[in-house]
Parts: sequence; structure tokens; C-alpha cells
Amino acid sequence: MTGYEAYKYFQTSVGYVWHAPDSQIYPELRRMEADGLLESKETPMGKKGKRKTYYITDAGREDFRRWVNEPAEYVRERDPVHLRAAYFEWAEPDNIRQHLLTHIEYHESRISQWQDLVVEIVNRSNPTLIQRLESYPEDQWQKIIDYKIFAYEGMIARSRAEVAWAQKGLDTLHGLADSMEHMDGDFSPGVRT
Amino acid sequence: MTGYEAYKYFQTSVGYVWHAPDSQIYPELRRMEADGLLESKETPMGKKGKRKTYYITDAGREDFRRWVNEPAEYVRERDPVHLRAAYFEWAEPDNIRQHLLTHIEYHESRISQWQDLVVEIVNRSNPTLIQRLESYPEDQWQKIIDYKIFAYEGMIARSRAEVAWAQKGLDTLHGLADSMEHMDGDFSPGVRT
DNA sequence: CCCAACATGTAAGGGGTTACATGATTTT
DNA sequence: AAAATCATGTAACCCCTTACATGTTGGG
Repeated sequence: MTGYEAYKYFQTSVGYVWHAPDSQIYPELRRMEADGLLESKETPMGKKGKRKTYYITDAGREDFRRWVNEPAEYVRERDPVHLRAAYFEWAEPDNIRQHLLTHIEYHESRISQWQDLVVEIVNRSNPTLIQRLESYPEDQWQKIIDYKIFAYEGMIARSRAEVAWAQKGLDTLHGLADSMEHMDGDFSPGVRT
Repeated sequence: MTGYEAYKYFQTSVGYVWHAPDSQIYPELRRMEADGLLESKETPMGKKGKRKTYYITDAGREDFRRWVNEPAEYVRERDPVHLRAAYFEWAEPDNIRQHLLTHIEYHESRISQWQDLVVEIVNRSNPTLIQRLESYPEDQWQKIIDYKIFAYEGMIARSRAEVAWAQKGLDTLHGLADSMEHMDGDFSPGVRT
């Protein structure tokens, strides 16, 4: 891949598993080349343009294999959405509804993106997958495909949980609105923390 | 709260929604005080010790309310667990199993933490909640409690989805192990990217 | 008396974001 | 000819992490 291809790749649905901006990709590729994990080949394009294609080295492969096998670190999270939800009594009902609708929209869009990707993988029509399978004996293709699908279905399941949660929130909100529709005035919280 | 109380608080289960290390908390509290969002009161403890308790100001409350109401930004994620899972064909089956078991363990521990918290909130035995309810008229308590439970049940639902996913992975792994147990040799991937 | 918990910091550095910058090539 | 896309970068900055650092208080 070239830096630009990596940049474009992170802008597709895989960008929701891992992403990086161009300003990080180019220096990082150079760093990885300096570390011997990558090699590069410059090819001219047109009269003056040139593009640098990177190839993984044996050392790079070994390092990647090391990473895949090593235990994952579970770092403390920061979850703005659920943090906000824990303080929804501070928000206007209309804004709460908007938060939840946005959440549903976001995750439904992601679900359909992941589903499209899964279909491409099952069909073996995904270009990245096709390229990757070429370096493996055919009897291992199904295993590789199964792992990709497994990973992406995990993302789908998570987003489905988020949608169901936000939907429940909307229902709760309607319940509250019903029980309050005869009421009036400022429901904002009081003074102390 | 004092800085130390905030630090301790972030070490409990709420630390999985938002966390901060002490080295970030103390400067941040000072910054917030400088910005007029907080006020502080120093109280001596013992002969020489002292502790600084922070109180939110009207400006701080307004800023918080602004934050709760403003739309959330959905930033691109980085998900090491699912990223790794997408490349499990590079890992030893034993390590894959270990990854998945760790994942299940992690999320089951979180589920039980959140469930404990939900019980405390339903019971109204959670100290932080009790303190917070005091500043509201009693007829709004149920609404506040409902929002907290809603937020935390979202975390539970998400972790349940993660556990179910990892469990499915273990099942797939057993299936693979069965279909391969008569086989032998190096199943490592080949040379190209 | 010692150790755990209380309490509050500083300093260096890394990783990442945002903004800025430039030029070539291809498409409309 | 203009706009979009390809292609590659630099610079400043901020947030955050890791590590270091110090002293107090209360309980066993």
C-alpha cells in the first residue's frame, strides 16, 4: 500500500475499528521503514508525480504476528455517550430525544456498513480480502473468512445493543412525557452538586 | 469533592464510563477553578495536613448543563480487540482461546460491577446518588434514578453483547479444532501482505 | 512502629489532533 | 478551465500517560 491508500482505507468502514489521519500515516510509515518493518519502492506517476509503495518485511511480519498473539491490554474507557446519559436529568427532553435519535442513526448506519462488508467477504468480492487470500493455500481460505466475519459480526452485535438501548431510552422518554404532560414550569435541577 | 475523592471515584465502576489519573485531576481542578467553574475551600486535617474541597459554581453548573445538552461528537474509534480478532488467522489457537477467555472474564466482571451499582441505585443506597438527590425535589427522584439506571443498563447490554460474541468465537474455535485435529504442521500465513 | 491509605503534586515524553501547506493528475 | 481527487507532507499544540516525588494520618 501507499500512504494514501492506507489513508483512504481508514476512511471506509474499517476506520471504525482503527483509524489514522494522513498526518499520522506518512510519518508512521517512515518510522516503520526506519525500524525495518517495511520496505518502500518509489514509482513515478505522470511527468513529475511520484508515489511510494510500502511492502512488509519479514521483521514486520514477525512483529505483526507477535502483536496478534500477545494479550490485549484493557484500558479504562471514556464513553461520552453513556456518561451524558447518566446526567440526562440536566438536559431538555427534546435534546435527550435528539441525542438518542442520533445514536440510533449512527449505529444503524454502522450496522449496514458492517453488513455490506460481511456480504462482500462471504461473496469473496472484497478486493482487500481477495488480495490477502492469494498468499494462503486455498484450504485455509474458509478459516480466514470465518475470522473476518467473526470480527465484524462482533461490531454488528455491539451496535445492535446500542440501538436497542437508545430505543429503550426513547420509550422511557415517552413514558415520562406522558406522566408529565399535565405539568408545567422549570424542571431543571436545583443548586447543589 | 476533593481531588483525592475524584481520583478514588474514578477507580470504581464509574471509571469505565470516564476515568482520569491523579496527575490529571489535580491540575484540571486548578484549571477549572481558574476558569471560574469551581470554587475551593481548604480545610486542615490533623496538625499539618490539609485538603482542598471543590464546589461547583453557577458558571460551572451552566457549563455542565451546556455540555449535557449539546450534541455528542462521534469520533472514529480504535478497537484493539476487534482489530486483533480480524487477524486471528495469524494467532495460535491457544492464544485466540486465551484472548476470548480474557474478553469474557473482563466483560463479565464489568457486568457484575454495573449490576451491583444498579441495585444500589434502585435501593437508593448509593452514597453518591443519595447526596445528589438531596438537591432535588422528591417528585423528581424517580426520574433521576431512571436515567442513571438507563445509562448503566446500556453498559450492561453492551458487555453482554461482547460476552456473547466471544463465546461464539470459542465455539467456532472448537469447530475448527475438531475439523483440524487430524492435521499437522505449520498453518502460519505465507509471505505476501 | 510500620504500613496502608490519604493527599497533592511535578516533569518528561508520547501519541494524536488540527490546521496549514503544496503540487500533480484526472475528471467534469 | 475548474473542481475533485491523488499524493505527501510540516508545525503547533493539547491531552494524556508514566514515572517520579513528598509528606500526613490512622489503624493494627
